[in-house]
Amino acid sequence: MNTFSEENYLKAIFRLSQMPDNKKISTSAIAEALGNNPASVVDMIRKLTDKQLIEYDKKKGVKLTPQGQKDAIQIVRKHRLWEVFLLEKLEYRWDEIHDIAEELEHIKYHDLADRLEKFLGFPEYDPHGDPIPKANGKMAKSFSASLADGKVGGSYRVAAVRDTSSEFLKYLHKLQINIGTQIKIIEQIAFDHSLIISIDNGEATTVSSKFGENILIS
Amino acid sequence: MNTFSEENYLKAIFRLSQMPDNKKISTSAIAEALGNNPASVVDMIRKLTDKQLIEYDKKKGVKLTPQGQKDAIQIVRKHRLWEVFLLEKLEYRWDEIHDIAEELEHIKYHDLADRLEKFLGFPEYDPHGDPIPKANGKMAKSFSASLADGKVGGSYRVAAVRDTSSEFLKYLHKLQINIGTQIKIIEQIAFDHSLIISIDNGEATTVSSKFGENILIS
DNA sequence: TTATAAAATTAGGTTTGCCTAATTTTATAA
DNA sequence: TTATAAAATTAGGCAAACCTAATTTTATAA
Repeated sequence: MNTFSEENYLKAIFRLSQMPDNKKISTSAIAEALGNNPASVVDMIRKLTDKQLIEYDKKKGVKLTPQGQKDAIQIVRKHRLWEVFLLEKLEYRWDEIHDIAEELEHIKYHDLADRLEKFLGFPEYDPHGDPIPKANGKMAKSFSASLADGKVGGSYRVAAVRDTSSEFLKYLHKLQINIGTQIKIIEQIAFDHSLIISIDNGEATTVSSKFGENILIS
Repeated sequence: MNTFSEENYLKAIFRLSQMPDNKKISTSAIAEALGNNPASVVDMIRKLTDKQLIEYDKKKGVKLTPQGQKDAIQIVRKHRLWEVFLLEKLEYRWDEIHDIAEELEHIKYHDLADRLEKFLGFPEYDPHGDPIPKANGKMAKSFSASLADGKVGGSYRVAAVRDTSSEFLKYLHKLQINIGTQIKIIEQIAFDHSLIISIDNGEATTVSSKFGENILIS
C-alpha cells in the first residue's frame, strides 16, 4: 500500500507521462508539478524505485513500471469519479471540485471506486472532459488537440480542459465556456498567437495563446 | 486547522466524554481508545493544550475546551453523514462503513458536510443509531440505556449500538439484529449476567453481558 | 573548447507522530 | 503505613516527508 505522498508522486508522474509533448520526466519537472523542492523529489525517486513503482535513468528520466502505472491509474480513476460525484450530486461548481477530489482520491477501501462508479451510472468522462479509467485500468484516449492548434475560420467543440486550476476554470465560467461549448476561431494574431474567438456564435473575444493551449477540442 | 492525527484525538476524547459512566478521561484511556502508546498521548495532550483545544488536569483528566468540542463535533458530524452515504448510496454493509468513514471524516472543504447532509435528506441518525450533529453543533441525545439495564420480561427496541467494530456488527448480522429490532429479555443468569433473549419473538438465544451492554435501547 | 547556466544530487536539518525503556507519581491493598 | 501495582511522564530515538545550502554533473552557447 502506498502512502498519501507516494500516491501524489505517482499521479504527477502519470500526468506528465500523458502529456502530448512526450518530454522526459525529470526531477525538476516533478518538483514543479508538485510544488516541492527538487531535493525532495530525489528522495522520493529513490523510494519509489526501491518499491519498484518507477524506473529512473539519469538520461531518460522517470518512467512508471507496470505496477506503478496500475497504481497511478487507480488514483486517477478515484479522482475523476469523485469529481463527478461532487459536481452532480453535491452541486459544487466546476472550479471547486478538483481540490476536494485531491483529498478524496486517497481514500482506500475495497470496492470503493467500483461502487462509486456504479452509483454515478458509469460515467465515461469527468467534468473536465478527462476520460475515467475503468476498473481494469482501460480508459478512452484523452483529447489532445488544443484550440491553439485549430485553424482560423474553424469551429470546434470544447471537449476538455488541460489546466484544472480554479483560476482557469473561473475565467472559463466568466466567458461562459463549458464542456460542449462551440468556439470559432476568427483570427490569430501573428505577434503573440493570441486568438480572437467567438463563443457559441457570440461576439468576438480575445484570448491569449496560453488560454488556447489549455482548451482541448474534438 | 487540525491535522489528521489531532482530529483523531479530539474525536476519541469526545467519544469518551459522551460515555454514560462519566469516568475521568485519562492518558491511558485515550491511549487505549486509539491503540497508541500512553507516551504518545502525553505528547499530543501537550500539543492540544497549546492549541487550546483541551484542558488537562492531572486529577480531573482531559476535557475539551469549547473550541475543541466544536472541532470534535464537526468531525463526528462528517463521520456519521458519510456512514449514511456509504450505507444508503453505495450499499456497503453495516459492518463495513465505520472504517471507510474514519478516512472520509478528515476531508476538509467549506460546506462539504452541509452539502452532503442536504444530499442525504438531512438524516437524524446514522446507521448505528447515533445522532448526527447539525451544522450548528446541536445534536439529539444519544441513547444511553443498554439492554443490560433492561428488566427481565421487558421488551425493547434496538435504538443504537455502542460498539461499532465490525466484529460486533457481524455478530449482530448473524443474529439478525438491526436498528429497530425488538428484543425481549427472557432471563438473566445471576452467575455472569448473561442474558437469554428473544429476537423479534424468535426462539431463545443466550448472549453475554458484554453483548447486552453494547446494545442501546429506547 | 570552455565558460556559464541549469539540473541533479548530497549533506544535514526540521517537524510530526509515533515508539521503547526508564523513572516518577499516584492509587490500592495488605 | 508501607509494599506493590498501575498510571503518567520523561528521555531518547525513529521514519516519513519535507526543507536549505552546497556541490557535482550535465547541457548550452559563445
